[in-house]
Amino acid sequence: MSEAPGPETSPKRHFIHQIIDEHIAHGRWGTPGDRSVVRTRFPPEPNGYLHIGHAKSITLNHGLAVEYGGAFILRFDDTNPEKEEQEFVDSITRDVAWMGGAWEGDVRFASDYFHQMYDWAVELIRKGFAYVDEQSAEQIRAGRGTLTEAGTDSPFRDRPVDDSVDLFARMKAGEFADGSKVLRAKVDMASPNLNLRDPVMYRIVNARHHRTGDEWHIYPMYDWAHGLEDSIEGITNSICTLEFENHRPLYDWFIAAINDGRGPGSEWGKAIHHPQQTEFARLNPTFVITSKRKLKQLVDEKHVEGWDDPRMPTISALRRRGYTPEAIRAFCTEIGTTKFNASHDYGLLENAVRDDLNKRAPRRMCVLRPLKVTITNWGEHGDADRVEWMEAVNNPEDDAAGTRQIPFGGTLSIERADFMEDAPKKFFRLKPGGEVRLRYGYWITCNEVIKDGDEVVELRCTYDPQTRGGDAPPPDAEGNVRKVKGTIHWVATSHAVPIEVRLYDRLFTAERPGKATGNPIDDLNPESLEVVERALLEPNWRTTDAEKAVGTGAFRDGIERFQFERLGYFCVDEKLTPDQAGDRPVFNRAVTLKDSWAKQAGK
RNA sequence: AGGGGAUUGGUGUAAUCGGUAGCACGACUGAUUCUGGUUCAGUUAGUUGGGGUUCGAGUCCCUAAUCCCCUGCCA
Repeated sequence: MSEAPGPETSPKRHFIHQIIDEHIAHGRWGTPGDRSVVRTRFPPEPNGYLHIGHAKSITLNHGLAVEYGGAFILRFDDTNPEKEEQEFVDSITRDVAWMGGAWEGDVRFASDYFHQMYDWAVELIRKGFAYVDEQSAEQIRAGRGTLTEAGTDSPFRDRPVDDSVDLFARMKAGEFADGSKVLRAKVDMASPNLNLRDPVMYRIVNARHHRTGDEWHIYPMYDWAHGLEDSIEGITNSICTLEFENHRPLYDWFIAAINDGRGPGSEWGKAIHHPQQTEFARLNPTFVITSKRKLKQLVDEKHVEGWDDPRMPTISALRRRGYTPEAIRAFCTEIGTTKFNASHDYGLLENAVRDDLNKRAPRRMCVLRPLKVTITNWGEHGDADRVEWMEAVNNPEDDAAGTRQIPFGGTLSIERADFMEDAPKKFFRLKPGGEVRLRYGYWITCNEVIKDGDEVVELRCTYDPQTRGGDAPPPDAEGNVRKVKGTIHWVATSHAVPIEVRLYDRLFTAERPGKATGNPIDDLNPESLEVVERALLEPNWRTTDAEKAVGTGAFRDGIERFQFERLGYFCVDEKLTPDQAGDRPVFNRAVTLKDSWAKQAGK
């Protein structure tokens, strides 16, 4: 279980708020004005991994419950034994908790309600609202008609009630083969809404269920089961995606059918709770696919390393990637809740991640592609082998995060990309004859470029002892202050820790993967992963107690995340980082920093 | 003989009873900066089309267009 969400999910009023506000004002669920009656749920089917689209649903449903002071429930809609597995129950439970979707009480399962659903189904048969149909699946399909033509009644539609009750009981007892009979609701075969043309309520499936085992031989269909699950749990607002809009009349019909004839003194008992179904548009990010089938193809064909490969849009992948649940929720809130089939700029998610991590991630210095820098005058101002410890700010956004010590010596490593032999005018970093600040270190001037063929292999530089800590030197006799335009990151080679860094980029190069050819594989980004096997990280990189104490670096999921200065946000990969000392930890790049130089250089 | 839903700058999203079309992201300027980050200031750009009602329409009426969903014993 996790804590309540932070202010990032603070309400942004949308149409569902308005619906709920009205219900509360009119007292639809109880005393007018009582906001705490609001109950929502997240009802995943345990047949796969959760993805970013589900995050929107979790954020919405959980957020509403929190905002109104009501309750949020996690319920598995496990009505199909052939597709569902315990493994998915476990991963989904973990993901919802990680997302901050704290639920009330125990996790619920639709399968726990099977007996109650069965009793209600018998009640519907007795009331003349349902019948056992012995037609084949093909016959039922043919009898349903088409979009423009009415369907035809099943020959079993008007069979005696007792026949249906008896057959239904025997279906339940396991007397019949899969597919040989179904229980159908008697609604309207001529309805323009196909969902109302005598929908199937139960089918025979002689399969082992991951929770109920061999107890059942019949399983309820979504339309029959879902509203009942909501009703049993006292859900007030059953929120789902747009494609279920056409199902709402059926959702309401089933509950109305159960309530038909119920009331004070009725043989059937009291009326049952009738939730309000409301539909919203699903999340639709650019550069992402969420189709379960296509994601599976990526895994099966080894285009990615698994369901939690940090390039995948699954929650478990985003977690490994270093995204925070707070950022994901902020994104889901930011894009709003409407009925419009929108397209959501993936950059907005990346931005939410930057936004969150800029405030919270401790800073460290890491050199991805080292270039050797020798300080030629290091021995002129003290012992040539000495190491000076410099003070570096842990998080400029949060002074309370404190500082740390980083070593500086005569041999350093800087980023290859921070040096250019033939630099354009606006290149502010190191170039022959140029001066640059080593952040929290000294100012250095490049005097000599050592090359092996075309490759630059070493820079020989002098440092200015008056710039210790990176500060500007004192003004000269005329009062002029020397300035330097660029500041770059670095590590002392002797003390640096070698690490493996995985630079992830978007999995697809097309905004709508597969749009051009029909196959998303064609739009795969060949550069979505670059493994840097030996990057160099400053030695005292572990999150400090001071950082944890003030919130910076204290991520409640326990994942260590950092900003590697000037590079981006990274996290320790829990899965690939070995426990044994001596092996290189693996860091994943969540997202780069914004880079206005790259933008300008690309022009 | 179909039914249901939707349409506001490049993107997303607001606008109480019909009364100044606002916010965020992006893009572009500039300032600040020991991260080409952050922050700050500014610029850019919109009511799907056509009619109508009205002093006044994103909002009401008529009409057209476009997009999404629906013919599983999946959810």
